[in-house]
Amino acid sequence: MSTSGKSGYHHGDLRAALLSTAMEMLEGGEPFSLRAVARQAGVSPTAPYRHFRDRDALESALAVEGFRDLLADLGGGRDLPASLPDLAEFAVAYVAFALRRPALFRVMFGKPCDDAGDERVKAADALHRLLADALHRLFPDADASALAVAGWGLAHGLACLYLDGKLQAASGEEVADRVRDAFLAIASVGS
Amino acid sequence: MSTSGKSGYHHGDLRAALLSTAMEMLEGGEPFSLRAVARQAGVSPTAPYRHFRDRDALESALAVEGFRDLLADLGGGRDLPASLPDLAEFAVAYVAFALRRPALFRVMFGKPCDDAGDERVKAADALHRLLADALHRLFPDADASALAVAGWGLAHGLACLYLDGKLQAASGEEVADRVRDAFLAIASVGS
DNA sequence: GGGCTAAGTAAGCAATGTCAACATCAGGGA
DNA sequence: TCCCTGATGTTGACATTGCTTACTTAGCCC
Repeated sequence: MSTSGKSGYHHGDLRAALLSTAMEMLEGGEPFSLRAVARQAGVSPTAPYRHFRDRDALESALAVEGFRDLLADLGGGRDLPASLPDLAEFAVAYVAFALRRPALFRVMFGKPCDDAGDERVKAADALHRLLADALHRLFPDADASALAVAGWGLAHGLACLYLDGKLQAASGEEVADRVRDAFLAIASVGS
Repeated sequence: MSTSGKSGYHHGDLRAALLSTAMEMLEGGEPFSLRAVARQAGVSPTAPYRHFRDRDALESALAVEGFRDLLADLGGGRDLPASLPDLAEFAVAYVAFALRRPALFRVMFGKPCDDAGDERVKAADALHRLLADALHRLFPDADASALAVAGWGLAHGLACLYLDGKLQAASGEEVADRVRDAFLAIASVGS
C-alpha cells in the first residue's frame, strides 16, 4: 500500500494522479491550470510543485505521453508503409490524431520547446526517425531525410490548419479524404 | 488635432496606438498582456476595453495585420510562380516570415479561431486563393484545390516545426535550403 | 522510540483578464 | 451661449493564476 494508497496526508502516487487528471481535463476541453489540476486531484494548490518544477514541466510530461500515443497510432497497428497510398494513410492518421485530441496536440507542439535536453525533443526525433526509415525503405535512392521532412511537414501543416479552422471540413471522413487527395496530388506533380 | 493629438484626457486614436505598441511588444519578444500594452501606451489598464471586446479581439486585429503582411511578402515583390522552383521559393518565403516574426505567426495561427465571421478566416482564405490561382496556372489539369491545400500545408507545417524547435537548423540560409529540398523532394516522388 | 527526509500544507505576493461605477470631454440642439 | 448626451478614459475591485517561503506531517531505518 505504498504506491497506490490514496488516504490521509500522503497521497501515494501524486505524480501519476496529477498527470492523469491533467490529461482528463485536457481531453475534456477544460482550460487547465496547475491549481485546477491540484484541486481536481484533491490536494493543495502547491502540492504539484513537489513533482513538477513548474507548469511547463507538467505540460512537457503530458506532451511526452502524447508523443508516445501518436507514435503508437502511426506505427503500432500497421505495417511499415510499402506504397505511396500507405504513406498517405500515415498522414491521415497523423491529422486524425490531431483532431481527435486537439488540446494534447497543442501541448505537444505550439510551444517554443527550447529546452535542450527536453524529452519532448527526443520524442519528436523518434517520430522523425520512424518516418525517415519508412521513406528510405520505399525510395532507397531518394534523399530520405528531405523526404521525411517533407512528409512530416505536410502532415503537420494540414493538422494545424484543420485544427485552427483555417481549413474546414464537415466531417472526419472529409478531412481524411482531403488529406489523402493533397498527399497524392503533390506526390504526382513531377508528372 | 482630432485624430493624432495625444494630450490630455482623450488620446486621439487609442485604437491605432494600442495596435502598434502591441505589435512592437510582440516583435520585441515581450510576452504581451492587455495591461502591459495599456501601460506602454500610457493609458489606464482598462482603457483598451473601449476598443477591443477582450484580449482575443486585440490579438485578432494583430493577426489580420499579420496576414496582410504575409500576403504582401508572398505576392507583392514577386511574379506569380511560373515553375516548380518558383513555388518552392513561395514556401521558403512563408517559412522565413514565420521565423522572422515568430510571435506574430503564433498569434495568426495557433488559436482555435472559431469565430464564424472572423476576419482572420477571410484573410486566411485570401492566402488560400492566391495559392490556388498560382497552382492552377502552373498545372491547369491537376486538382488545383488539392494542390493548393498540399502546398500550403507543407509550407505551414515546416514553418511550425522549425518554429517550435522540432526541426532545427543553424541559420536562416540552412532553413531555406532544407525547405527547398523538402519541397522538391516530395514533388519528384512520382518519379 | 528518535530522528531524517520526502511529501504535503498554509499563507502570501505580484500579475492578469474583466466588470461596474464614475469622470471627462467634444459637439450638436435649445 | 449653455447644457446634455454619448463616446472615451479612469478608479477600484474581484477572482484566478503561477510561484516562493516557511511550516507540518508521516513513513522508514537505526
